[in-house]
Amino acid sequence: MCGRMLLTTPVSEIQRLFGVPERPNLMPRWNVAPTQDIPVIRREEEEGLPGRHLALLRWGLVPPWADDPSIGSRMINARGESVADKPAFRDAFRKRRCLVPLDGFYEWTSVGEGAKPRKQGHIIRRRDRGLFALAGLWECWRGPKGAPPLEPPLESVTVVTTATNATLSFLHDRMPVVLDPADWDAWLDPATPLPVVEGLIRSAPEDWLDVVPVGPKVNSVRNDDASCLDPPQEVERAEAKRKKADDQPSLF
DNA sequence: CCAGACGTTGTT
DNA sequence: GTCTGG
DNA sequence: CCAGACGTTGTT
DNA sequence: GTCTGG
Repeated sequence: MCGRMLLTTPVSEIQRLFGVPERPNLMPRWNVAPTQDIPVIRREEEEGLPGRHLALLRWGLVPPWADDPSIGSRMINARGESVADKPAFRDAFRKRRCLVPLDGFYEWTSVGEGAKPRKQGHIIRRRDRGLFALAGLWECWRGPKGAPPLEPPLESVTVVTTATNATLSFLHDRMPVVLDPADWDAWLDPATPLPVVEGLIRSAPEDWLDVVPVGPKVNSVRNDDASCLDPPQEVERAEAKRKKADDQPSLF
Protein backbone atom coordinates (compact mmCIF):
# COMPACT_ATOMS: atom_id res chain seq x y z
CA MET A 1 0.00 0.00 0.00
CA CYS A 2 0.99 3.58 -0.52
CA GLY A 3 3.38 2.90 -3.38
CA ARG A 4 2.42 5.78 -5.65
CA MET A 5 1.59 9.46 -4.99
CA LEU A 6 0.00 12.57 -6.43
CA LEU A 7 1.73 15.93 -5.84
CA THR A 8 0.48 18.78 -7.99
CA THR A 9 0.24 21.67 -5.52
CA PRO A 10 2.67 24.47 -6.47
CA VAL A 11 5.80 24.67 -4.34
CA SER A 12 4.87 28.15 -3.20
CA GLU A 13 1.80 26.69 -1.51
CA ILE A 14 3.84 23.90 0.09
CA GLN A 15 6.27 26.55 1.30
CA ARG A 16 3.47 28.57 2.84
CA LEU A 17 1.57 25.70 4.44
CA PHE A 18 4.63 24.10 6.07
CA GLY A 19 6.54 27.29 6.77
CA VAL A 20 9.83 26.39 5.08
CA PRO A 21 12.34 28.82 3.53
CA GLU A 22 13.22 26.60 0.55
CA ARG A 23 11.34 26.79 -2.72
CA PRO A 24 12.96 24.44 -5.26
CA ASN A 25 11.53 24.03 -8.74
CA LEU A 26 8.98 21.24 -8.47
CA MET A 27 7.03 20.06 -11.48
CA PRO A 28 3.45 18.95 -10.82
CA ARG A 29 3.43 15.15 -10.49
CA TRP A 30 0.47 12.85 -11.07
CA ASN A 31 2.41 9.60 -10.69
CA VAL A 32 5.28 9.73 -8.21
CA ALA A 33 6.95 6.31 -7.89
CA PRO A 34 9.38 4.75 -5.41
CA THR A 35 13.10 5.44 -6.11
CA GLN A 36 12.19 8.94 -7.26
CA ASP A 37 13.01 12.09 -5.31
CA ILE A 38 10.16 13.55 -3.27
CA PRO A 39 10.03 16.70 -1.13
CA VAL A 40 9.99 16.19 2.63
CA ILE A 41 9.78 18.62 5.54
CA ARG A 42 12.26 18.01 8.36
CA ARG A 43 14.29 19.63 11.10
CA GLU A 44 17.99 20.19 10.46
CA GLU A 45 19.36 21.10 13.88
CA GLU A 46 22.42 18.94 13.26
CA GLU A 47 23.36 21.25 10.39
CA GLY A 48 22.80 24.19 12.72
CA LEU A 49 19.64 25.25 10.91
CA PRO A 50 16.67 26.03 13.15
CA GLY A 51 13.08 25.44 12.10
CA ARG A 52 11.54 23.40 9.31
CA HIS A 53 13.22 22.78 5.99
CA LEU A 54 12.20 21.27 2.68
CA ALA A 55 14.56 18.80 1.04
CA LEU A 56 14.35 16.34 -1.84
CA LEU A 57 14.96 12.74 -0.74
CA ARG A 58 14.79 9.44 -2.54
CA TRP A 59 11.63 7.46 -1.77
CA GLY A 60 12.73 4.06 -0.40
CA LEU A 61 14.84 4.12 2.74
CA VAL A 62 18.44 2.92 2.47
CA PRO A 63 19.77 2.06 5.96
CA PRO A 64 23.26 3.35 6.81
CA TRP A 65 24.66 -0.22 6.93
CA ALA A 66 23.42 -1.18 3.46
CA ASP A 67 25.99 -2.47 1.00
CA ASP A 68 23.73 -1.75 -1.93
CA PRO A 69 21.23 1.14 -2.23
CA SER A 70 18.83 -1.06 -4.22
CA ILE A 71 17.47 -2.29 -0.88
CA GLY A 72 15.59 1.03 -0.86
CA SER A 73 13.04 -0.14 -3.41
CA ARG A 74 11.77 -2.64 -0.82
CA MET A 75 11.78 -0.10 2.03
CA ILE A 76 9.14 2.29 0.76
CA ASN A 77 6.94 1.68 3.82
CA ALA A 78 7.69 1.02 7.50
CA ARG A 79 5.21 -0.71 9.80
CA GLY A 80 4.24 1.71 12.54
CA GLU A 81 3.81 -1.14 15.02
CA SER A 82 7.51 -2.00 14.80
CA VAL A 83 9.45 1.11 13.68
CA ALA A 84 10.69 1.67 17.22
CA ASP A 85 12.43 -1.74 17.26
CA LYS A 86 13.43 -2.73 13.74
CA PRO A 87 17.14 -2.20 13.06
CA ALA A 88 16.38 -0.70 9.66
CA PHE A 89 14.14 2.06 11.06
CA ARG A 90 14.81 2.45 14.76
CA ASP A 91 17.43 5.20 14.56
CA ALA A 92 15.41 7.11 11.99
CA PHE A 93 12.32 6.78 14.16
CA ARG A 94 14.16 8.27 17.13
CA LYS A 95 15.99 11.10 15.41
CA ARG A 96 14.95 11.53 11.80
CA ARG A 97 11.21 11.90 11.45
CA CYS A 98 9.81 13.97 8.59
CA LEU A 99 6.60 15.00 6.85
CA VAL A 100 5.80 13.83 3.33
CA PRO A 101 3.54 16.41 1.65
CA LEU A 102 1.15 15.19 -1.03
CA ASP A 103 -2.19 15.74 -2.72
CA GLY A 104 -3.10 12.06 -2.69
CA PHE A 105 -1.90 8.50 -2.97
CA TYR A 106 -2.95 5.55 -5.09
CA GLU A 107 -4.09 2.09 -4.10
CA TRP A 108 -5.01 -0.84 -6.35
CA THR A 109 -7.44 -3.70 -6.29
CA SER A 110 -7.10 -6.85 -8.37
CA VAL A 111 -10.14 -7.37 -10.58
CA GLY A 112 -10.79 -10.78 -12.15
CA GLU A 113 -9.44 -14.23 -11.53
CA GLY A 114 -6.98 -16.58 -13.17
CA ALA A 115 -4.14 -15.76 -15.52
CA LYS A 116 -4.55 -12.03 -15.94
CA PRO A 117 -6.22 -10.20 -13.08
CA ARG A 118 -6.62 -6.55 -14.00
CA LYS A 119 -5.21 -3.84 -11.75
CA GLN A 120 -7.81 -1.21 -10.82
CA GLY A 121 -6.26 1.95 -9.43
CA HIS A 122 -7.87 4.37 -6.98
CA ILE A 123 -6.86 7.87 -5.94
CA ILE A 124 -7.18 8.70 -2.25
CA ARG A 125 -7.37 12.41 -1.45
CA ARG A 126 -8.64 14.76 1.18
CA ARG A 127 -12.33 15.45 0.79
CA ASP A 128 -11.54 19.11 0.10
CA ARG A 129 -8.69 18.06 -2.26
CA GLY A 130 -6.19 19.97 -0.12
CA LEU A 131 -2.54 19.20 0.54
CA PHE A 132 -1.79 16.91 3.49
CA ALA A 133 1.17 15.18 5.09
CA LEU A 134 2.17 11.59 5.78
CA ALA A 135 4.45 10.47 8.60
CA GLY A 136 7.91 9.75 7.20
CA LEU A 137 11.36 8.65 8.39
CA TRP A 138 14.60 9.49 6.64
CA GLU A 139 18.15 8.15 6.61
CA CYS A 140 21.56 9.00 5.25
CA TRP A 141 23.67 6.48 3.32
CA ARG A 142 27.39 7.18 2.76
CA GLY A 143 28.15 4.24 0.56
CA PRO A 144 29.21 0.63 1.20
CA LYS A 145 31.46 0.05 4.19
CA GLY A 146 35.12 -0.04 3.28
CA ALA A 147 34.64 2.33 0.38
CA PRO A 148 35.40 6.07 0.54
CA PRO A 149 32.30 7.96 1.76
CA LEU A 150 29.86 8.99 -0.96
CA GLU A 151 29.79 12.70 -1.63
CA PRO A 152 27.08 13.80 -1.40
CA PRO A 153 25.54 11.02 0.72
CA LEU A 154 22.24 9.47 -0.41
CA GLU A 155 19.32 10.68 1.68
CA SER A 156 16.19 8.58 1.50
CA VAL A 157 12.74 8.40 3.05
CA THR A 158 10.06 5.86 3.96
CA VAL A 159 6.35 6.26 4.77
CA VAL A 160 5.03 4.89 8.06
CA THR A 161 1.96 2.66 7.81
CA THR A 162 -0.76 1.56 10.23
CA ALA A 163 -4.06 -0.31 10.23
CA THR A 164 -6.57 0.81 7.63
CA ASN A 165 -9.75 2.77 8.39
CA ALA A 166 -13.38 2.21 7.39
CA THR A 167 -13.04 4.36 4.26
CA LEU A 168 -10.10 2.40 2.86
CA SER A 169 -10.66 -1.09 4.25
CA PHE A 170 -12.16 -2.36 0.98
CA LEU A 171 -8.80 -1.60 -0.65
CA HIS A 172 -6.32 -2.85 1.95
CA ASP A 173 -5.80 -3.67 5.59
CA ARG A 174 -2.98 -1.07 5.82
CA MET A 175 -2.81 2.65 5.15
CA PRO A 176 -0.18 5.39 5.48
CA VAL A 177 -0.18 7.46 8.66
CA VAL A 178 -1.86 10.77 7.84
CA LEU A 179 -0.84 13.41 10.37
CA ASP A 180 -3.17 16.06 11.72
CA PRO A 181 -1.53 19.49 11.12
CA ALA A 182 -1.81 20.00 14.89
CA ASP A 183 0.60 17.06 15.31
CA TRP A 184 3.19 18.08 12.71
CA ASP A 185 5.47 19.75 15.25
CA ALA A 186 5.38 16.84 17.67
CA TRP A 187 6.22 14.39 14.88
CA LEU A 188 9.13 16.54 13.66
CA ASP A 189 10.64 17.44 17.02
CA PRO A 190 13.41 14.98 17.97
CA ALA A 191 12.80 15.93 21.63
CA THR A 192 9.21 14.66 21.68
CA PRO A 193 8.99 11.72 24.11
CA LEU A 194 8.78 8.48 22.13
CA PRO A 195 5.53 7.33 23.73
CA VAL A 196 3.95 10.56 22.49
CA VAL A 197 5.37 10.00 19.02
CA GLU A 198 4.08 6.43 18.97
CA GLY A 199 0.66 7.78 19.88
CA LEU A 200 0.60 9.70 16.58
CA ILE A 201 0.83 6.45 14.63
CA ARG A 202 -2.84 5.73 14.04
CA SER A 203 -5.31 5.46 11.18
CA ALA A 204 -6.91 8.63 9.88
CA PRO A 205 -10.46 9.55 10.91
CA GLU A 206 -12.74 8.15 8.23
CA ASP A 207 -14.11 11.53 7.19
CA TRP A 208 -10.73 13.01 6.16
CA LEU A 209 -10.25 11.10 2.91
CA ASP A 210 -12.24 9.71 0.02
CA VAL A 211 -11.58 7.18 -2.73
CA VAL A 212 -12.21 7.61 -6.47
CA PRO A 213 -11.42 4.93 -9.09
CA VAL A 214 -9.06 5.90 -11.92
CA GLY A 215 -8.16 4.46 -15.32
CA PRO A 216 -5.14 2.27 -16.14
CA LYS A 217 -2.72 5.10 -17.04
CA VAL A 218 -1.43 5.38 -13.49
CA ASN A 219 -0.36 1.71 -13.50
CA SER A 220 2.74 2.50 -15.54
CA VAL A 221 5.31 4.85 -14.06
CA ARG A 222 6.00 6.10 -17.59
CA ASN A 223 2.71 7.98 -17.42
CA ASP A 224 2.93 11.11 -15.33
CA ASP A 225 0.31 13.60 -16.45
CA ALA A 226 -3.21 14.66 -15.53
CA SER A 227 -4.69 11.71 -17.45
CA CYS A 228 -3.61 9.48 -14.55
CA LEU A 229 -6.72 10.81 -12.81
CA ASP A 230 -9.05 10.02 -15.72
CA PRO A 231 -11.97 7.85 -14.68
CA PRO A 232 -11.94 4.19 -15.73
CA GLN A 233 -13.80 3.21 -18.91
CA GLU A 234 -16.84 1.83 -17.04
CA VAL A 235 -17.32 5.05 -15.11
CA GLU A 236 -16.77 7.16 -18.19
CA ARG A 237 -19.35 5.16 -20.17
CA ALA A 238 -21.89 5.36 -17.36
CA GLU A 239 -21.26 9.09 -17.14
CA ALA A 240 -21.71 9.55 -20.89
CA LYS A 241 -24.94 7.57 -20.76
CA ARG A 242 -26.29 9.65 -17.91
CA LYS A 243 -25.35 12.85 -19.67
CA LYS A 244 -27.01 11.71 -22.86
CA ALA A 245 -30.18 10.90 -20.93
CA ASP A 246 -30.06 14.36 -19.35
CA ASP A 247 -29.75 15.95 -22.79
CA GLN A 248 -32.91 14.29 -24.03
CA PRO A 249 -35.91 16.64 -23.96
CA SER A 250 -38.34 15.69 -21.27
CA LEU A 251 -41.23 13.52 -22.40
CA PHE A 252 -43.52 15.44 -20.12
C1' DC B 1 31.21 -17.61 19.14
C1' DC B 2 30.51 -16.28 13.80
C1' DA B 3 27.56 -15.61 9.74
C1' DG B 4 24.04 -13.49 7.82
C1' DA B 5 20.17 -10.69 7.93
C1' DC B 6 18.43 -6.28 8.57
C1' DG B 7 11.85 -4.80 5.10
C1' DT B 8 6.96 -4.44 3.34
C1' DT B 9 3.11 -5.89 0.75
C1' DG B 10 0.14 -9.38 -0.91
C1' DT B 11 -0.84 -13.93 -1.90
C1' DT B 12 -0.92 -18.86 -1.00
C1' DG C 1 7.94 -17.25 -9.45
C1' DT C 2 10.76 -13.40 -7.97
C1' DC C 3 13.54 -9.46 -8.27
C1' DT C 4 14.63 -4.73 -9.98
C1' DG C 5 13.71 -0.22 -11.64
C1' DG C 6 10.91 3.69 -11.90
C1' DC D 1 2.79 0.35 -5.95
C1' DC D 2 3.06 -1.92 -11.02
C1' DA D 3 5.62 -3.36 -15.18
C1' DG D 4 8.99 -5.81 -17.07
C1' DA D 5 12.93 -8.52 -16.88
C1' DC D 6 14.83 -12.71 -15.74
C1' DG D 7 21.39 -14.59 -19.42
C1' DT D 8 25.88 -15.09 -21.78
C1' DT D 9 29.24 -14.40 -25.31
C1' DG D 10 31.10 -11.74 -28.70
C1' DT D 11 30.86 -8.03 -31.74
C1' DT D 12 29.64 -3.20 -32.99
C1' DG E 1 25.70 -0.92 13.49
C1' DT E 2 22.94 -4.56 15.80
C1' DC E 3 20.19 -8.57 16.25
C1' DT E 4 19.05 -13.50 15.32
C1' DG E 5 19.92 -18.19 14.39
C1' DG E 6 22.76 -22.01 14.55
